[in-house]
Amino acid sequence: MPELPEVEIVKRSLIKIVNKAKIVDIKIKNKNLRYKIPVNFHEILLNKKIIKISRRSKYIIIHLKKSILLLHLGMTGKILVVKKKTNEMFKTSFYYDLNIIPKHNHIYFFLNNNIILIYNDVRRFGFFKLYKNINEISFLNKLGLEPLSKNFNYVYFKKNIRNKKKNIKNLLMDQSFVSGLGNIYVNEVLHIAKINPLKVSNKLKNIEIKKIISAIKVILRVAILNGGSSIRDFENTLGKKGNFQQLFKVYGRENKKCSRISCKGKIKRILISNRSSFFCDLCQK
DNA sequence: AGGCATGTTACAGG
DNA sequence: ACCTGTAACATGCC
Repeated sequence: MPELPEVEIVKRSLIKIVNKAKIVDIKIKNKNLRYKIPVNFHEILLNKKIIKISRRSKYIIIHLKKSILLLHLGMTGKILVVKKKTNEMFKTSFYYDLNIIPKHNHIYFFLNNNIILIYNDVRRFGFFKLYKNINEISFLNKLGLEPLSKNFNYVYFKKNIRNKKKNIKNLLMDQSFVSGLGNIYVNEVLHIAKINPLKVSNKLKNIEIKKIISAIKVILRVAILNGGSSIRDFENTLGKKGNFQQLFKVYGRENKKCSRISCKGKIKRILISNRSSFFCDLCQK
């Protein structure tokens, strides 16, 4: 379930594990990901050192000497990390989804530090793409602001919703407005901010805008912190479930009582642009 | 059996 | 131009 926090966690894990390592071998089991793995994949990547790993929105940018490897995890992409000596395996992504099926291991990267990175993706919506340099990745510039950046603030929000008649849920899902939020976190954000997902964006009161921005920053930070700590647990105790899902206050809780203390409302599920939207019928007006 | 699922993209139509 | 809905991608779960 990779939205911004999960991708950030994967990125941080990768930095710890593989930064400065060199790719010494690659095995491709299945090149048919969302985009076909290019024929020059080996040629470009073999014997290249990983210099830096960064993130923009839900994209992981792996900087190599003279090239860039861009990774998107799609819906079900995972990076598995295997320590060659011990055969000990742990994931860098989502600890509550422990069903790793080897037949979905599509690409193996062998590094010169006895680590093997495995790209596993059940639905194959994720992808790798190669670029010569970061400026070549033009679509990254078309993405909206990072939600955790200082620029993503009241002034930006207010300025950009002036003529926006689309509902607030779709606005927050719009990656050209703010990039990195997905369906789950948008649901959670609107619940924290007590805003109905169908509320028209330019009808939002100033105080509501401030609540939304604050909710976005808080929940993303909490999710990153929580995921980060759970990853450490995971390395030691494969099979132990974390508590990340418990953080979800509305997502997937149709017909349950609103989790807000002192609210007697009930969680409703509706479709907005064909995506499941959960909200409390009492406190999210 | 059919509906649903975290993401992105293209296209059709209002 | 903006916005919404639909479908596509591939697989698994209930």
